[in-house]
Amino acid sequence: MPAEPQDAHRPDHAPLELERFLPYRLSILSNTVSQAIADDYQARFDLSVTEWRVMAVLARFEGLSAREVAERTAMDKVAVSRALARLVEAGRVNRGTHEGDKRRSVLSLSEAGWEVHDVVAPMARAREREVLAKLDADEQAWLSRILDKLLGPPVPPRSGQPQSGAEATVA
Amino acid sequence: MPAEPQDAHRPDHAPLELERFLPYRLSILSNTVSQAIADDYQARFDLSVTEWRVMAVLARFEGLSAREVAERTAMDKVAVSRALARLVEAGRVNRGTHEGDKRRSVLSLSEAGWEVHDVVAPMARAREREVLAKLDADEQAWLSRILDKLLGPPVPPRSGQPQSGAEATVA
DNA sequence: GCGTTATAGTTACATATGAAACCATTTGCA
DNA sequence: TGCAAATGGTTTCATATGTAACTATAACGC
Repeated sequence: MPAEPQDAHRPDHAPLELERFLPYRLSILSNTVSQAIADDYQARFDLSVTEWRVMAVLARFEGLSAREVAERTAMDKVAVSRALARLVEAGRVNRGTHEGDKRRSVLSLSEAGWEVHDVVAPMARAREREVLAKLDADEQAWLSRILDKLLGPPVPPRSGQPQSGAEATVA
Repeated sequence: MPAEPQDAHRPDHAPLELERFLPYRLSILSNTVSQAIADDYQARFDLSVTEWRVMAVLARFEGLSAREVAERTAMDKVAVSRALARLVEAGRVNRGTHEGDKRRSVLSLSEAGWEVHDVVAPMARAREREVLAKLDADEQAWLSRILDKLLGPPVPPRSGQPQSGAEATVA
């Protein structure tokens, strides 16, 4: 028999109820969902989540630089650099050099990359549908709206200055 | 000027729109929120997220075993073991041995542990409030309801058998 | 009782991740 | 021009995390 809550016992300590705590619940949900999808392709294509995200972005926007990929995936540039190294190595991404700025790379999916993409993207979408199927139409609409709000402007700073640094995580 | 979407270009490939993709959005949101909270205590108390979660559970349920902590935090037992090693080392958690079952440990917060808890818990709650403040009352209610549904039964299997293995991630 | 199997917890190894240092190139501007 | 500062990208190092193997104890079947 599991121990019982001590709330009453130590009213002065006001412990968190983890299972009702928003950040905790989000974390569990996010991990569960992402893991379910990753399980579909990870072993099959030897593809990590970060690599897949890079591919997904390059599928929509050809010719991006690594930095632009980082912005659009909300990953930091080190993670992107590593993912790209593996993807290029595996022949899934073509990497050229920007004319006029030799620092920048110019990235796109290769044929092999597209083949992987065209298998993984539908699987990912199917998983998303599975998750959403647990909700009715109303709930789906609210969820979308809520996420828009929560993900929107990082946090309205007291006054007007555009705050710096905060976008590093979300970008 | 950033490249433009290739959707029209390659209608056959149907790329994912990452920024509308539920798993992706959840991941960003979860990371952003958790990170904001962690920033509050990580450096200040040299406390990791997993350690904090263990502490939060022990604050509510005294005398749990490591396995029970793992269940309640949805972390795996290795992570819990490591977190506990550090917490005990730091004098924040007391670890005894269960009478009648010498395999089990009996865990509780020490005085020092409670002191940390009593600073961190209110900070965590305050951050949660900040996030929720972006939503109006309706939206907050829907969010709670939606999370309940999404986090509920892992996934209704076609028929009735209780499926095994799925709880490993959520527990 | 006694061997087999299950359970609590830790350790070892391999991989992933983040921060900071590091090149190379480009930009800003005196 | 020419040099300091900024930018794109990679590498290094330290830390985190997951899987599997391992130890110790307990439970089960006979």
